[in-house]
Amino acid sequence: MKSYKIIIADDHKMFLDGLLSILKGKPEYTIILTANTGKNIAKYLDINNADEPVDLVITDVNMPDMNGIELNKHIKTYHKKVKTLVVSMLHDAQTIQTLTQDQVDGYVPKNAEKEELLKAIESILNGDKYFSQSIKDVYLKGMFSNEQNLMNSLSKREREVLKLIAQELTTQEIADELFLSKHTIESYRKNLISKLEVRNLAGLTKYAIKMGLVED
Amino acid sequence: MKSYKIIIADDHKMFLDGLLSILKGKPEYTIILTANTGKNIAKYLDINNADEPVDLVITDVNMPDMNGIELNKHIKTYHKKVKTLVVSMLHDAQTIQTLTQDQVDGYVPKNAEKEELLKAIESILNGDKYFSQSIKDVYLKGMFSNEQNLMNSLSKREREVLKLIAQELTTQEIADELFLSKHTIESYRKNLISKLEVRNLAGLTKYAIKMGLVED
DNA sequence: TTATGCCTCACGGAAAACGGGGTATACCAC
DNA sequence: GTGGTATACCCCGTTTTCCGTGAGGCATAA
Repeated sequence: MKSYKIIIADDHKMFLDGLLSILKGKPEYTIILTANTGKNIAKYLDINNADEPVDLVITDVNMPDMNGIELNKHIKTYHKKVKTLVVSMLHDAQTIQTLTQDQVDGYVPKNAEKEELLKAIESILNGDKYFSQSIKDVYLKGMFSNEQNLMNSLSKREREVLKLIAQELTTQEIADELFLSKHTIESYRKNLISKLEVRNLAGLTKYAIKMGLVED
Repeated sequence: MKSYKIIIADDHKMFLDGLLSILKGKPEYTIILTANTGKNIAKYLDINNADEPVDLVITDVNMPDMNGIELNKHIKTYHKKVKTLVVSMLHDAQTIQTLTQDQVDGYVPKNAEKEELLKAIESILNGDKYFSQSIKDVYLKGMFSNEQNLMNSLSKREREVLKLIAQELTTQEIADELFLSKHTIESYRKNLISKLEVRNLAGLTKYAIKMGLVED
């Protein structure tokens, strides 16, 4: 009888225990490796996957060293036949979008029932994709949200200026930084305020933070 | 043989499974209830705790309806003999401080080894407190951080003005809102920029967000 | 080829922010 | 009762933001 080879990456030990206890009772699945960072998984695959192909990697998003997003990208670049399932508590549209663009095979939130997790694993090993309803909801909501649309309507230069504004630089300093005229930066600021429908610098700053252009 | 009565609250099903599988092998612990929100736990205790006292409640912080902070407060107010242990991935100093002020008995991060979790449970049931080293680190770092000190150095009025500034109101609008002179608000803004060691509105806005004075 | 969008720069004027003072009352603690 | 702090207010001068408008170059897509 064939048993699928599965690898799990999660830096939450207790969660790992939970996953293991769920999959322990299933002889059709063999956990061949667990790790608390993507780096070890990537290394393992680079060395061993050619000889002993892995069927599925289950991974968290937030991990030290190499997170789930990078791990997924690595796998889909260098080990295309290995399926990936993300299990995470994070639900921001940006992350989900990045993962789907990188050909992730599934995404299940950590608060899902174990039945759903098993269903996801089964589907993916069957060659299908599996995304929980809540993930699809977040994704769609994110894609059609004002913020995202507005963000996409900004040019690269505008984003750059916005970032520097939120970093507390004055117009003159931004101009120096980008080797542009002060007037140019003023134009960008104006356009940003107009495009993003905010009232002033405070609004721009909040927006930049929301979009993750600056920390805090 | 006495078996301690334990209740667990966590809205992450898989994590719950992990915890259960860890505690299943221990006959000295009996899980009498699990829930995905604090509300149910609080209700249960209000009704049954007098007849059948519970020894320990293990709870996550982030939960719908009633979170771990509120649950802990409820328990420590109305069921003082029930011990509480928080197990969460959240590590912000503010949360930890609130919990300790509310007499929580322990705090362990979710990425802890299960040995540490068992040690924490044992210590707490023994009447001791248990906080993981990483939690203590965050707490201390938070208490001695510039941000927290600066925040505490602000008066109520200053916080109020800061909040309105971050909400994109102009000086004049804030003055109208608080029935104060425009000059007064200008003074407050000046003092805030000086006290918080930022350069301009953008800095104030970022600070207000970091301190949770405004959403986003 | 026109059109569209982006990037760049500019002028002018009103409004607001910024920086550095100062005054005054009240309350609380030492 | 002196010092510290929170509160509230004021003046002045400079800088920056905010807002409208316009315009040239440049790439690319219709």
